[in-house]
Order: sequence, then structure tokens, then C-alpha cells
Amino acid sequence: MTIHDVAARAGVSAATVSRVLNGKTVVREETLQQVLAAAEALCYVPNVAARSLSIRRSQTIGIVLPDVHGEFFSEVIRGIDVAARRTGYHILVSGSHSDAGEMLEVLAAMRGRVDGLVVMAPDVSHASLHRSLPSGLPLVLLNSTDNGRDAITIDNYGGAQAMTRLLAELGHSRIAFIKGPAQNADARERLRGFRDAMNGLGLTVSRRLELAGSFTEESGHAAALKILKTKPRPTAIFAANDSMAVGALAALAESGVVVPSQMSVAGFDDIPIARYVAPPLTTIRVDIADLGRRAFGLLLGAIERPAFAAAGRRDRIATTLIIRKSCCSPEIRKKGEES
Amino acid sequence: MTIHDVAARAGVSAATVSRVLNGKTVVREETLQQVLAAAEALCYVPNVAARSLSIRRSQTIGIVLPDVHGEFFSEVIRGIDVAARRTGYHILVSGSHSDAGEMLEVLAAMRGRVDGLVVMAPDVSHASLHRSLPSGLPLVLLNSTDNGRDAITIDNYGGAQAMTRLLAELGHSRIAFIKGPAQNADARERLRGFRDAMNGLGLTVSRRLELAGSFTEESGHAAALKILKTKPRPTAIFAANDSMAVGALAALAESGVVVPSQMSVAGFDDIPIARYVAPPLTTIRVDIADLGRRAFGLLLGAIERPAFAAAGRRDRIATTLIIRKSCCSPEIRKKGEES
DNA sequence: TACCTCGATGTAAGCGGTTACATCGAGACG
DNA sequence: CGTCTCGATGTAACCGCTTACATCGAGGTA
Repeated sequence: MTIHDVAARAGVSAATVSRVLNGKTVVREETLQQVLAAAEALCYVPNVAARSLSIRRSQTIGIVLPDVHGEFFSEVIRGIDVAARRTGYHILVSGSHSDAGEMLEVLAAMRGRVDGLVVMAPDVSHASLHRSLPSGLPLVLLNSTDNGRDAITIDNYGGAQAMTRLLAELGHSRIAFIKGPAQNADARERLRGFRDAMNGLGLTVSRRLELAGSFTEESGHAAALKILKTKPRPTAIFAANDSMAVGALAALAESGVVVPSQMSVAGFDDIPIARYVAPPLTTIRVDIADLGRRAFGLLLGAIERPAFAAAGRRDRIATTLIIRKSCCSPEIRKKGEES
Repeated sequence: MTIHDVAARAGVSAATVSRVLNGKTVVREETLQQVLAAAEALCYVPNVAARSLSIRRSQTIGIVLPDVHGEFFSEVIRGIDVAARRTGYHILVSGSHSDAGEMLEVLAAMRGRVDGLVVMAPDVSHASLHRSLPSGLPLVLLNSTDNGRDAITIDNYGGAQAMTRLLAELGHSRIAFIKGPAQNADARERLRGFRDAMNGLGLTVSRRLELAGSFTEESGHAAALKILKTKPRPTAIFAANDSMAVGALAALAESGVVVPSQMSVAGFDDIPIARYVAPPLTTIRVDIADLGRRAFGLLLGAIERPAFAAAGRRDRIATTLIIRKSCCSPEIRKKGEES
């Protein structure tokens, strides 16, 4: 079932069929109808590989993600997918990479298959990224601190500062922070925002109150248990993402510590379930789907108007503080202890 | 940068380069090294579109999903992606379809781009699915009750029965059920399992205790509030998926109803956060990533050995009961009421 | 030496589209 | 009536790779 079959049935040449189907040039109305009828009758669907080869475009963009935890991952894909389909693009996805080498390999395999790439590679060094990326290919980086490439970043720094200030305003001074993976750019920025805000507020940040974490519920759970053993016990926990905050919440519940009266807990991301845990989580909202959407927008610009594609454009996603029930003033906690 | 450039640099023909790169036929060791060196020096990467066109294979499979809620969605993709990459396949994803028509359109657009399809279309009628699917294309259906096609299903019926029996054994007789979308095949099977188990146990199933739901937290939240108003009040809630159970848990907490002592709550799916809500959710585990993995396995079989591809093979994923803290005997509740 | 075999490599015809250019017929115009 | 213009359509080259088949040279055999 090729374009020639359609051409034969319609009594025209393959070129005319192509013209009708692409609608770029003028065709006589009568001819047009014949071709359309023939295509319809034959259930003709163009072969995408052939077209890609010919026009040197695949109408597909690649998405390369690390092994990100569930909700974030799917939201990014959804955001890109919706935007992409609106403009007739398809998406080729590759996630869950155990290591950087594997990710680079995937990147290579996408060559020729995609018109552009959205890459989220918090762990891959800039140097090796640059080396393995087909240089001509439009590219948008997600959450990377790399310069010289188009990139979308989340205002991690500002968000972390806002949350820290909120906790301080509530009266907390001993605030524990559960960190994300050390190589992760988002995690680093959140930590930096926390530290700077603490310092700016004249509060001391003790390294003992900065716990290791890996963005998973398990690590948040473990970190919270450690925090409970610290003397003097902190009055608030700020986790670098919601998953860890959820894990911490579970650990506190198991230990009989009431949130927020005995311990305030804050997260980051505002993943869908954040409002359904008990108590609903105070967090920093990041519109993850919008992140994907804008990444695609930037990429599309680079693909369709290569001339305008000034490498190094940066788009920053704002964050907003979402106050729910998991944080309150430490005074209330004292009351709780008295009773 | 084409195969001819490499050929020129290595002083051989394009055919030889192709042979070296594909390793299918014998090439003299010396020639092989020269070609490899040339390819390396030129950073040559084959053009996938050209290769696909030539061998009529794209080494890519398409995944078409409805707009599924976060965790399930990403787990399925992850399962398929991991399995696919192991065998050198790529995945083309399309999710979040607002309606069946849009989904069919996407299906058409994937023609020629993929070697096979994994489709999860609980809402699309079998008839229209069959019509719009390129007939020659290998296909695996996910969670569909359709016959005559390869398909993977979850043992929704058995799982729902097991959970219902557990609740009955604990002593519950007034059990409310929060349903999923009416058109969703999984949801229907879970409801059927619940009803049959209830009947088998000699318990009455009142339509008033079967609440509408849509697999979202919000709908679970709303349903739980309605359940609390029912007289006599049920002693247990069985939600058709975890997301709704989480929503119900939040509604109960807001209303001051203690789980499990005053109300037992059970879910279905065992999504990652199920163990981190308060109290940890008793649920039915479905290995979602495995679902994806096996779907790919079935598809791969159909692609690589079309002769063996007996349409209509069915693979059923078993479910297991996961007992956590959200369910207990209703007796304890009475005690709670007495105190 | 003539002939055959066989392994390594080159040649060229596709794969299914797109598109620059050629062609052709019909009015417009002098 | 000859020529020019212009719109509609056909022709054929090309996109980059694979592969059946042709070719070629070396070694084996009679």
C-alpha cells in the first residue's frame, strides 16, 4: 500500500497524490477529489519513515529522563505530550536509566529519529553531555545548571527560601532539612535556598540537621527517624521533595509524634497526593506539566526557526507556596506537651 | 555525514560499511578495522529513518494510553521501557487523550512509525478499535475485555473477591464500595468481584452502598463523605483503586473519623504511596511494571515470529492481598464508641 | 595452464516518499 | 495565427541504507 497504488487508482502520478495529501501546492478540485477517494478506498496511510527520510524531519521529539520517581516523571511527559500533539509532533520516550553511560547511549540511538531533544540529566556531567550530543540537534535541558544551552529550570532556590521563611515566621528556629541526591541540580538549589534563607534570618544551620535523602519515600522515612533522635529535637522538618515529606510523615505517625502540633513538616513539588496525606502537606507548588509544556515550546522554536535558536535561553518556572495543615507554630506544640 | 562518507574515508564501498556495522556477513579483519576507525573518526551515526525504510522495521513500539492517573501510567511505561531497551527497541508514547476519537487518530499516526502497539483503551469500543487498527500490525491490549486479540489483563475479579472476603472475615457486613468509571473494564471487573464475593458470603449488597467514582482522589473524597451520611453507617469502605482510597482517607480524617477503629478502608493497586499514608493502606497489589514488561514480551513475540502470533493469547497478572493498618474488626469500633 | 570454487567486495536496484524542473494545453495578446 | 504566460501535472532524481547479484582474484585440481 504505497503512494503509487493510490496514484494508479486515481489515474494520476505519485507526485500529484503527494501534493494533494500535503496540500502545499494547488491541485485541480476534480483531481483532488479523485485522489482523496482513492486514498480513502485503499485505507492509505503514508509511510512515515519514507517521508522522514525525504524531508529530513521526523515530526518527533525525544525525551530522555533519568529514573525519576513516579508522579514527577509522568507529569513532565504529560505536559510535553499534550503540547506536542497539538502541533503534530510525536514523542519518543526513554526513562529509567541506571547510569549516565546508559543514558548517553540512548541519546545516540535517538539520532535521526527525532528533530529535537528534551533532556533531563541531573547526573550527567556537562562535558560528556556536550560530547555525545549530536551538535546540530535542537536541545532543551530540564533542571540543569549547565550554561550555553537552552534550558528550563524551576525556581528551586526561591521556593526553598520562601518555605524556610514561612517556617521561621511561624517561630521555628531548629529546622531540619532532608536533602536530595547530591548530584541532582534541583536538590542542590533547594539546599542552597534553605541555607541562604536561614543565614539571612540569622538562624544557625547545623550540618547535623541536614540529613541525606534520595527523593524517595523510604529515604524520607529513615531521615525522619534520625531527626527524632536529635537533641534538642528540631521543631520542623523541611524535605527537599514531597515524596520524602510523605515518608517522614509516615515515620512520625509510627513514632506517635503528632503533626503539626509536635512537629511541622514541609515538602516541595506539590505532587497530586500532597493534599491527601494526613495532615495535608504544606509545600511549594511547581507546575510540572507546565514545565514540560514550556520545554516543548522552547524546543519547537529551535526546530522551526533555527535562526532564532539562540542557545542559552533560559526559562524559569516560578514556584508558589501552598499552605495546608502540616505546619504550625511551635508554641502550640508546647501546649500539647503540657496537657 | 552518511554511510558514503565513511566508505570514502575507509576506502571501501558503502555496502561494506553497512556489512561491518551490521555484522551479519563476513568481512576481512583488516577492512573491518579500517571501517570502524573511519566511523569513529567521523562520529558516524546511522540515519534511522533510512534504515527503517530499507528494512521495513523501525525497532520502535508504540504505547497508547488513555489519560490515566499518575502513578499507574508511569509504572506501565517504565515496565515497557526497561524491557524494550533490553532488546534494542524504542518506545513512542502517547497518553492523555481526552476522547476516543482523538485516540484513534493517534493510532493512525503511529502507522509506519512502529513495529507493534501496546494499547490501553478501556473506553474505546472494540468495533471502532478493530476498524482503525492497521490490520497487519502486531498488537497487545492492556486491560481490555476484548477477545480475539493478544491481551494482558489484571486479575481484578479475583483480587476484589479476596479483599471482600478479608473484610467479611474481620467481621464487616455493611461494606461500602467506591466504583471506578463505568466504561472502564478494570473497574467493572473489580465491582463484579466485590458483588460476587458478597453474594457468595451471604451478605447483602445494597446499591446505595455502591458509590460512583472516577479513579481520582477527589471522587474518593466525595464518596467517603456520602458514605458517612448513610444510616446505618457502614463499617468498611472498599475503594476500586488506591487513589480513591487515599481521597477517602483524607475525607475521614477531616470528619474526625478514626481509621481503622471507626472505619476500615481498603484500596486496590498498591501504588507506591499506599504504604505511606496514615494509616498505611490495606490493598491489593498489582505489579504494574510487570504488566508492562509482559505486554512487551507478548508483543515482541508477535513481531519477531509472526507465525507464532496466535491472536487471542491472554496473559493474566495475579494480584496479592497486602495487609497493612487501615482495616480491622468492627468490634474495636464499638469499643471506641463506648469509651 | 585451463577451469572451478569460494570468500571478500563492489554495483545497483530498491524501500516510499518529496520536489525541482520539464511538459503540456489553454487562454491572452499583438 | 504565432507566441507568450501560466496553472496543472508528469518525470525523475534524491533522501541514506540494505542486500541480491555480479565481479574479481587467489588457491586448488586435473
